[in-house]
Amino acid sequence: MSTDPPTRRLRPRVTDALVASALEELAEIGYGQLSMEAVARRGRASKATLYRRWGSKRDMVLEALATISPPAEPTLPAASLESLVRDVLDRAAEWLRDPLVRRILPDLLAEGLRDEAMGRALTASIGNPRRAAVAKAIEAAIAAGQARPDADVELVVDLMAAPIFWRVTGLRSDVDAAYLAALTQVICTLLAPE
Amino acid sequence: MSTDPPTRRLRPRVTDALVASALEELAEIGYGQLSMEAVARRGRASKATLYRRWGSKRDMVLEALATISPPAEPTLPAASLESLVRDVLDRAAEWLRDPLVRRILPDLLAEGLRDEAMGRALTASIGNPRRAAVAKAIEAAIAAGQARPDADVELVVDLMAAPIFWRVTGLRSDVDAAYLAALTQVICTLLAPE
DNA sequence: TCCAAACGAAACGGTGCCGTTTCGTTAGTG
DNA sequence: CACTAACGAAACGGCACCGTTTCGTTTGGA
Repeated sequence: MSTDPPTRRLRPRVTDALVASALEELAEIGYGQLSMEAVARRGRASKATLYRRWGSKRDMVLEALATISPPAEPTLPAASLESLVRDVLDRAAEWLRDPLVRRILPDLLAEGLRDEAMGRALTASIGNPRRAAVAKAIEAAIAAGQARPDADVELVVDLMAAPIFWRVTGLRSDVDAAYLAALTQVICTLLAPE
Repeated sequence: MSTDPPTRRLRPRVTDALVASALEELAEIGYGQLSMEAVARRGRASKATLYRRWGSKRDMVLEALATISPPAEPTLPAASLESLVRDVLDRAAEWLRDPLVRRILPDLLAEGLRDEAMGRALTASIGNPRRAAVAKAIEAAIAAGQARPDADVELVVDLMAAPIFWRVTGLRSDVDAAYLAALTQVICTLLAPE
């Protein structure tokens, strides 16, 4: 077998333009109002070109999802517990500061509460990787003696994601350095040995 | 002045049915896909009846919003800091367990990130009242000597809302008693004097 | 340079919603 | 019991999007 499907040669530049177009439309009007017409128009493509790639709006968005996934940089061993926690929080805040992510993610999560497939896709492509990375970092800190071994990792992971997400989504306010510093202190208090 | 506008006599039973209809539609298909036609159909009313009450979808939803606002029961003075915190968390969890609230609130919050007026309405009718009630309870605890006076009230309020909202919206999982107990402990640790 | 396939543009019939209007019926007030 | 306004049903023209098809053009690999 030389190629996987019957030798598709869909042009990557066109695909990229359409994915970008879909993300911009998503950010502006949301998943519910998103139309294939508008994505094609914005990407200067025909609808035929769009449907050559994806059979439905959901398929298209699921693929576009990968573009706004959090950067999965492996967490380096940190000098201190505090710097590790602060690093994780900084990256989460930076990710959610992206105007595209900020508007798209809450919308798709809401959609995920209605559409089971969307929900599973979100968990698989965003939730699980991020959660695993943070949990791994905490466990590494425990192994290094920087954090108490009986820490409730599950809860700590939540505390490192929820307040930032909440401020952005629920309060529509920024997450500034002072807030991140205070949150860092709270989490370090929970994790600190003794 | 006997009446406020030129003596409207819109029938309350019809209005109630339409508000309920709007909430059900919202929960099922979301704000973006919500159509006035479907709300009228579901409420066994004509569109004329709908437009006699609200000039637009947004107006209608903003009024329906009041129906899913959190119960604003005045917080009673609690026997202990722990029981106060647990009480607040329990009520938040109970509110978000309502299937209607659970599906509608995240959707409208996402809409609020796109639509300034919607965002302000959400803050005014849900965010501010709840936030104020919780902050007041904490300050009462401080006054009673149950909590340290230098507590970061703003941050604590976030910690009492964000993780619950996050688990429901981001993880689509339940918030059980064990989780609420653990979260209560964390918050009490932060608030406890000394 | 040649050629096949991917492309953009445009149109297809179909559907659903928009916001408004008409009209005969129903129900609550006085 | 009589009156009046709100009511439900239905239809209006208009519009946007659906998913598909046709067709002439562009593009990139052989």
